[in-house]
Amino acid sequence: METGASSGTGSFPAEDGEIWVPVLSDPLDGGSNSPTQAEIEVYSAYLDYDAMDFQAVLEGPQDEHDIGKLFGGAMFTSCCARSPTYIKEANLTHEIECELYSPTSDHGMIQTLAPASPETKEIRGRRISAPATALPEKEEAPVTMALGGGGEEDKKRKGGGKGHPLPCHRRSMRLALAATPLEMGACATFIVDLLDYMPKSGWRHRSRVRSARKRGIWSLNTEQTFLLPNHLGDMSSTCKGKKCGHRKNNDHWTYEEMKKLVDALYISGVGNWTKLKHENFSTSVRTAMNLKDKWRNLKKAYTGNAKKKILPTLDKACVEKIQKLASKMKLHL
DNA sequence: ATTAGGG
DNA sequence: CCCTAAT
Repeated sequence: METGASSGTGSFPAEDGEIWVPVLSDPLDGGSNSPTQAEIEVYSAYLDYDAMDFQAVLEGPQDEHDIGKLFGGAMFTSCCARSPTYIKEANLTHEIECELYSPTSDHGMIQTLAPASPETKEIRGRRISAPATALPEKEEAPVTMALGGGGEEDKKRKGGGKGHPLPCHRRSMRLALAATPLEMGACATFIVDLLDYMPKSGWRHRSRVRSARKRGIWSLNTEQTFLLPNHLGDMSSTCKGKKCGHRKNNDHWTYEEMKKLVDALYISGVGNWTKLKHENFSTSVRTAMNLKDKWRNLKKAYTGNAKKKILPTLDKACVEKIQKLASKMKLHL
């Protein structure tokens, strides 16, 4: 399972503001079926997950031919999220804009825009064939790549690259999935989904993962960061319905949803979650219990000696409603 | 079947 | 978000 440098030695320390997300095992690297054991740990408090604009950065093979595969699924390597600030300061030059779509589920895991080339490619000395699944022809997914200069930045970060062997995903091409604000959620969900698709047993420190995720600042210490969509599919079907790790729904609450919930509660009062669900969230993925839980969290977040407000800033009016509702409930106790 | 609370 | 005791 564990291979070489991945034994918790922090092979690839992330930079401040960097989030490395491990995917599944590298099917080309021995343990084809066993998920890679990866650790995610909080690396820095540089970023605020909830507030940051997600930028998914992929690093992979050198030539643009591989881009298709990278996205198309043949050899998705790793995904890294950074703050826009970081992106800017680091002066990343290899960028590719694309939108996310999911080949395996309707609200997606892997996205791409560049058509996956069905050819076979030599990767890390091994031969693999790209999946036949070509990407849907999304014309609007402009593949904008700026070349030149990126290598430098890489070296800088690697500090010369001595010590650990250069992992595949460090191989330099750096692609940035520029997520627009609207797609930000998709990116975030994408990343989180990947984590959830990791079977529990595949993680050595699930609790740490969850904890880190909660705080939203992750870094990955692992060498195995390959992902093949088909494997992902297998994994998901294997686990589905078997309490095998991932959660049913990872849609992060949007501002709109929160506002809607608060407004509804403000009118109908707190409680009667089932009724609330049917009357206000009948088409939503949120269950009555979800609504209940969300309210509890909102209340906790915006009430009294609450700790730092992690939530995205809700507008004043909304916050006031939350606080009023919260205090109103106190009186009833 | 729902809800309240803890995890 | 999940789990479960209590309703």
